[in-house]
Amino acid sequence: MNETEFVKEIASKEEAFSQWYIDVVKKADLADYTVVKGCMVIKPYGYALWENMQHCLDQRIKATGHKNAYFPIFIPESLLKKEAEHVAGFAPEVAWVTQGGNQKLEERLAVRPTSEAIIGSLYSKWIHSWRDLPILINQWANIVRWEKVTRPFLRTTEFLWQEGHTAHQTQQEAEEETLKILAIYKDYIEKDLAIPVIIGKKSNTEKFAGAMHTYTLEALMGDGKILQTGTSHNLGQNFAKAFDIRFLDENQEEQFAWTTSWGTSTRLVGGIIMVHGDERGLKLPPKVAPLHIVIVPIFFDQSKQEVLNKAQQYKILLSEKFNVELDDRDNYTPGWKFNEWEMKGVPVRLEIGPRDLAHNQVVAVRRDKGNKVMIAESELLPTMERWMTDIQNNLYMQARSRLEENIRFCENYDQFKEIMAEKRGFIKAYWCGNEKCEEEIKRDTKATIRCIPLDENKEKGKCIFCGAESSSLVFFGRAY
RNA sequence: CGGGGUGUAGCGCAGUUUGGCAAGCGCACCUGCUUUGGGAGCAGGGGGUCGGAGGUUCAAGUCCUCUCACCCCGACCA
Repeated sequence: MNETEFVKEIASKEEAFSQWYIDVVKKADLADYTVVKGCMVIKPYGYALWENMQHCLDQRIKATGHKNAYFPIFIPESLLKKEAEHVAGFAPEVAWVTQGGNQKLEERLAVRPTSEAIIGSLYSKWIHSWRDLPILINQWANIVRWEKVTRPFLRTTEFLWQEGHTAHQTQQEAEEETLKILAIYKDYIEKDLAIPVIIGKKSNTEKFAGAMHTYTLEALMGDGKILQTGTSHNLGQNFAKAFDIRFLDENQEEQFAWTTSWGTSTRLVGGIIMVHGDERGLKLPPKVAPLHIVIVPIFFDQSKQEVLNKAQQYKILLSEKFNVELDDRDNYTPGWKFNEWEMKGVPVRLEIGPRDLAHNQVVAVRRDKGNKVMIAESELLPTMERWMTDIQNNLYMQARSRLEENIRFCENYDQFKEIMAEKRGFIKAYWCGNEKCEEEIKRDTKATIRCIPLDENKEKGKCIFCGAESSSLVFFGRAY
């Protein structure tokens, strides 16, 4: 059978990537548009995926001593304004509440675009002594940013995320926290979402508004563009000074606290789609897939009940370890179901019909491979356990080879432009550190500095734009 | 926010150029029978007032004005 004939409802990934993306979101039943501009509804299947993602990350956050809390969605304008660089950065995309009921508000309230301000104001109340530190809080919340161009999951007016906010006694502790979170994010995104990332530091122009510096995780998408999958900010004492977060240290001296903040969002769902998806639709890593196994019974008149009974037995057996669905709908043919579950990215499909019954076996198909394999009934559970691990690894390895193939070292600006125009991906090139060069490159190629690697580069080279000598070898790419 | 495009049944579209008397097609949906190992077949059936508002006209899906939404390409951002 012709590969492209499997699913006709999804645009070609090769030819129309953004349409393909939208189609997958809708056909896999992850989300839908609503009457509110830029606001999507996350449908049960998509939300189950998000819940699994939340769970994976939440465990890691808690295991490192952080606690969850919830802060208000409304932030008085006066608070938001306290950190100048911060408010300047967010002002263009803040939604304001100016009226409550029939009454105009004395002071307008921002619908949180991020919570540094409100949390900072409370930390100021809560922190008095070095004994109060560190304070390690995370919140799962919705965020509103008035975006001009929106796309499901990747950029929506309202989105869901987690944001961690911590305060520490020393600069070093805050820096350790920032890096610890970066490592947690990397572990989570690579191990659970099977998305390989490049980590590093943001350039000054790309860092978080108000931060001292920002660490980031950057991932390659199926169209060669780069998605920022998470950030971890060392806020220095900027916010502590703006929000008056002070404490008395062991020497009875008054100090400003050192704070951090860090976040990942529902945007990662978009990342999963764009990294793992193929012409047939979604492909979900088992660790976060809402459904691990779907069983499709093959009905014929005489054997129908027998097949169904067996399928139910398998479901019970496999449910010990996995989320399993038995698709016993009568009004769809097996072929139709195969396509639907493939679109939805379920890692493994089992087919069971009269022939299998006779041989005590099932037909099994991995979403990442596609070929049919016979498995003896007695081997089913252990095989599935092995497969899930394999699929998880395979998705990661495939994504990693694509990433590696798409990191190109470049020393010649014309070649740089050519690569960005044709292949995209990451370009590793020397940069002198001058914002002018960064800006010019962006204007010419739409590529920005995605990150500056953390490991010290000893070799010197020439800035890709101006030719000045530099030891800073950075990653460029076109970002989402 | 600039340039382009699209809004007609749940989805995908035709019809709009040249206004005209019954608003159509495919898929989906409902009923029945036959089917079911890669999106089943036949027969019958239900559903839209043409994105919204205003206007022109004997008559508007079709012409005019305004407006909204979505998509694509840019500028701005997680």
